[in-house]
Amino acid sequence: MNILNRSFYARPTQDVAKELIGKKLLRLLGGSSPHIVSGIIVEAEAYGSTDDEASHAFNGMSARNSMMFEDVGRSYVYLSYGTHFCFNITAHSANESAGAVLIRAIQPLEGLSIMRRFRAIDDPFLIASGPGRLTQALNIKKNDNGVDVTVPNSIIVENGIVPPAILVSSRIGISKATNKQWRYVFAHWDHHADLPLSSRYASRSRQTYTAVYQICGTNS
DNA sequence: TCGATGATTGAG
DNA sequence: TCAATCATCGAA
Repeated sequence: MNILNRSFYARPTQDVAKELIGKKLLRLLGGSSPHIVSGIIVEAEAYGSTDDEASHAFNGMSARNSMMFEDVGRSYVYLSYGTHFCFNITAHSANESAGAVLIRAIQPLEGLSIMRRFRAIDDPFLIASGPGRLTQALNIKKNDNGVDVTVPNSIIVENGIVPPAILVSSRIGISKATNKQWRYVFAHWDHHADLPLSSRYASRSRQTYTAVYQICGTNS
């Protein structure tokens, strides 16, 4: 197997969020004959410790956010707006007390028909292009909180592909700490226009991109 | 206890 | 543009 090990998550949360772009998120459903549902992570956001006003960890540990203070490499699932679950993976460096990466979107890879059933929609671009859509497509609920994603489990993260480029912007749907540029989006490189194109499987947003990491695009 | 508040989505 | 919807959390 090529599951990402715990040390991958034991680094600054922003670094982990950025490097999760292109990795493969797997969901194992069922018991005796489990179905595999998976996708490439195309959008993620970093949420920091007690110094990040937008983070659930800002006011210290509570019943809801306790996973953010536990070992890194575990799932942190919570209910948002009373209707949608959001899926995070805990990650922070040794000198931080908490942190997590919100997985906002994946490009469907395996088990598309299963995801379509959970989502009750056909359009692949709408299957998991948003944190609430993603958890619905993967059937991740509150009881999936605390899963260790670094060992064979119902949720794991494996090596995937190297993104041609990664776009950076401020985080979506927050009112505090909007200056932090901690949202990362998988991007292709348009060689004709010499521009990065954000993945169509990422959530549609009007955030302006403030930086581009070009991984292996060719300059002319 | 009680009221305010979202790391959102889908319909109109 | 806007309502739906409810667990969580801090204040009372």
